[in-house]
Amino acid sequence: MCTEETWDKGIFTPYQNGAGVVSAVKQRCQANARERDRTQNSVNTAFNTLRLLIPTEPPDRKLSKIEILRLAGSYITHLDNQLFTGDVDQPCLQKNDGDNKNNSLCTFCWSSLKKEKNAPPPDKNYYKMTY
DNA sequence: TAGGCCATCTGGTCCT
DNA sequence: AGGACCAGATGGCCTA
Repeated sequence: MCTEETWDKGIFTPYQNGAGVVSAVKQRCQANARERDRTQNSVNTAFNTLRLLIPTEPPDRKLSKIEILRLAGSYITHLDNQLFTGDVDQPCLQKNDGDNKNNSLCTFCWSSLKKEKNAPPPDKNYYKMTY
């Protein structure tokens, strides 16, 4: 990998067709390093911070980045519902997709319900339908 | 083994 | 000119 370290130690040795080319490659290496840092420190930290705000079951469930974004949206909608009704004790019901016409408890409501009543976890399909 | 996810590289664009 | 940001490409890893 082309990094400041590998460059400085001579580990990363690109084609050397003159000082200008070498300089350009080093600039590219530095740009790559900046982009890595930005992705790791800025973007990933933001995803991790956002992840901590989303209740899931189990709480330490691994979420992909796209899941974090989708669930964050769902959670905002959920909170908006509660704000609109003005009753945080009133669980919001969601209509399942597909052929199943039964209403089910919103996962976020279930998560808070579980804390109070120690309810058993819903199955995998439940998450699929309501997240 | 195919598909999903992720890190990394890269070139383009915009801003200071 | 140099850096930040972004989107597309690519290759590796993991899981069903």
